[in-house]
Amino acid sequence: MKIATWNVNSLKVRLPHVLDWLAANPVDVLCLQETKMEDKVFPYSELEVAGYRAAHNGQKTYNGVAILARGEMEDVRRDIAGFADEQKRVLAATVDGLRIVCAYMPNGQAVGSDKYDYKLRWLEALAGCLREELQRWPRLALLGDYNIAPEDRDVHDPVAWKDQILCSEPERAAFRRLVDLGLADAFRLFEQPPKIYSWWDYRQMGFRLNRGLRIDHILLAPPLAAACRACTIDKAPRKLERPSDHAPVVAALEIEAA
DNA sequence: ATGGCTTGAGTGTCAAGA
Repeated sequence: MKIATWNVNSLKVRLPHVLDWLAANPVDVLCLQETKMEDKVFPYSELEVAGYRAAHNGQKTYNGVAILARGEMEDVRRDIAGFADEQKRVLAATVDGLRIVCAYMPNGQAVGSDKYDYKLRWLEALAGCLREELQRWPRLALLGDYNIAPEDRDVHDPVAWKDQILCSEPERAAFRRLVDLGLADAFRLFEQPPKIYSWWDYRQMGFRLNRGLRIDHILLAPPLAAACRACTIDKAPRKLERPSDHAPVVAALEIEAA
């Protein structure tokens, strides 16, 4: 089976891209971030026509996460247990025996800002919540927009980005704490070409010049990491008219969908 | 250059993203 994640930067604008992408890439699970809509206007019926059930944890204007799946979804949970947060950034569901956790991690704005503090607190709370989820569901995958480039090789210009937001050492340490829960970065399980990114700035021809960052990730618990056969980033949708600034990340698992 | 695009809000222009 295949599982994927994509920050769509407004599902209202990007729904045609999502439907086209699913038609060409019929993954079993697709996690979306930045839907930027309330649950009552979520396009359930359009996705159902495409063969996908959906769960959504949305809000107006900002944030919003969804899980699309061909199979049935059970034990749907919203947000981070025990962490008071008005921002809709987390959604989890069990699909085909896999625990899928979809996360839109805070951007942080600038190192040292209030939003940066929120980002670090949020990441700590997520790690605590995941520790418990992993005990109940060992077959867990954490997919989403992490807003963290884990290493310098995930950054087009590591010197310019050094200690900047998305690349600072406390953020990278928070990423490693997620890995230390036993999760593996699916992309790094394999030999990869250099200069592969998942996000490019809209400005200054960022995409054409491949000035990007790899900030969207799929982390896999041990049973899933052992079953992972490939992890790729699909740049094709980034080349379309009015694209999202993020590209989808896909992991192929040697597990039959139930 | 605290900018450069894009989106959503809402109708002039700003917040937020990364």
